[in-house]
Amino acid sequence: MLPPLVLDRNSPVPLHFQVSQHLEQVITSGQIPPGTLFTSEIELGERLGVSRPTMRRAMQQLVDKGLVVRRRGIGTRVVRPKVKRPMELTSLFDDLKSGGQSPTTQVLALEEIDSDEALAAKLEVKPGEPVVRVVRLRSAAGRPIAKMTNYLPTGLVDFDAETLEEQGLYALLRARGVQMHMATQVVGARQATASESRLLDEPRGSALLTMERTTYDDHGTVVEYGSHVYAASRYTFETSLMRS
Amino acid sequence: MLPPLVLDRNSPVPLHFQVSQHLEQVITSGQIPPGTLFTSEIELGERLGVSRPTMRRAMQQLVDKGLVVRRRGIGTRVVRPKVKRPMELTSLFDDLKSGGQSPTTQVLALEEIDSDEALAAKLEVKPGEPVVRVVRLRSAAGRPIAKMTNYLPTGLVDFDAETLEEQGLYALLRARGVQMHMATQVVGARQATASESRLLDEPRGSALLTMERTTYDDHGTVVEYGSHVYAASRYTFETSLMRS
DNA sequence: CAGTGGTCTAGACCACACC
DNA sequence: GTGTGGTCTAGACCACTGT
Repeated sequence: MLPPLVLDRNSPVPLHFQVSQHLEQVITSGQIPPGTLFTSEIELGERLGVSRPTMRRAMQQLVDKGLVVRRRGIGTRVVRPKVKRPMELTSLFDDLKSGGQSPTTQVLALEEIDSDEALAAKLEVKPGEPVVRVVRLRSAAGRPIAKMTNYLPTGLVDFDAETLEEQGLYALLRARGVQMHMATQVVGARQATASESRLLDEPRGSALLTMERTTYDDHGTVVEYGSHVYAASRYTFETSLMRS
Repeated sequence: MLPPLVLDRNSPVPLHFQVSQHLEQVITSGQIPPGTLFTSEIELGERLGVSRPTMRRAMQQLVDKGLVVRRRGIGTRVVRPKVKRPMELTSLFDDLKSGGQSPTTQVLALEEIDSDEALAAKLEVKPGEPVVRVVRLRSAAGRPIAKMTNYLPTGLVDFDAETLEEQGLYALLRARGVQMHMATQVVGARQATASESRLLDEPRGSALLTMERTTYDDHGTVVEYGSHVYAASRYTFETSLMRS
């Protein structure tokens, strides 16, 4: 029923993760169709050569990803995939890229400025402290789709506009070892101003999606604050929510 | 350092949950300020009289809620609370209510209709099958804030308009034993139509936030499909995202 | 070095669903 | 009953951090 799996017990990758990765691949590749009842975790653990707690941990990760449901007395069942992935801790650049589109970026500004009171509060730095301001125009399929304004602590920025046009801000931060861990977002809407209409190639007064996001690393330090506007006629946010 | 906790080992509530609930209460009440280093999980477990795996499980739940961060070799540290709650599996009614506002609801329609092809696909029923359509106007602080259109399988609806104006759709479903487990949402924006402007007491052409949501129970069955519009000048969605 | 959290194991008892 | 997942325990080894 299940393709064999060879575990590498000397790998730094935890066993439970190796197991769940394997099962996830098996499920998403369609080798086990939705509705199928899994072999019990006990037998599965024996077959793979891991203990029951380890097996359970792997299973729990599949539950968290919405790939299976478990019911006491019944078993573990593969569900039809319903989860939409986006609006995670990824950037618009990543979203478009993995969506098959070809995003391009134009850096409109990349400069150091002195933070005013409001901005300093957002970034949790001292008022007046210099921060970096980045303004970018993101396009997909040849049309502008979003104007993105980001503010970052000066220490995190050591790239130039050219690099930024190729890689996406989040990818660059990650490559520099920044571990983004959490973000809070506020999504709203408003009408486009005249300049926004021109920039995004939209009719005057058309609706824009707005998003403000503050991103933190795993110490709780602010990594970035962004204020973005999207052409609502061509972009939406998709999310999945799971009960706790 | 920690207030004492008496565990009820005969309670159906799992020990790990009793522990994590207690610790969460201690943290959110401010008895342990942000930045504090916790006692080690071993000593904490001994003190509370639970095994280390149980203690770890309780701790992990605090991590999942973004209340603490754990670092190997260092310890467990309380972080400043950053998580915003809403946009979970709750309804606008619940959101407003817990936000201290006093929401009111006006039921504009509550009727059984025959589903067309598109709607049947959304609800995963046979085309032509009757479904229930609910249209409501939600107000807060005396002003309209959202027009909400929902479609549900006929079997789930046994309430009347009056009940619906008092309780909120999600609360009613929950009270009837429906276990909502997952939802997928698409958030967008567009300009208000003439009738929407009138209904929501907004200027013509103003921006609306739109949200389409499909909710599933834990079997993966569709519970509800909703298409809502919000007056963007008075409502936003707030979310927290955590790196898996 | 000592202390922390991260991983893994072996075994036990329980609640629940189905036969 | 039998088999499932849910909970809990006791103990072990490891990787990492600070001194």
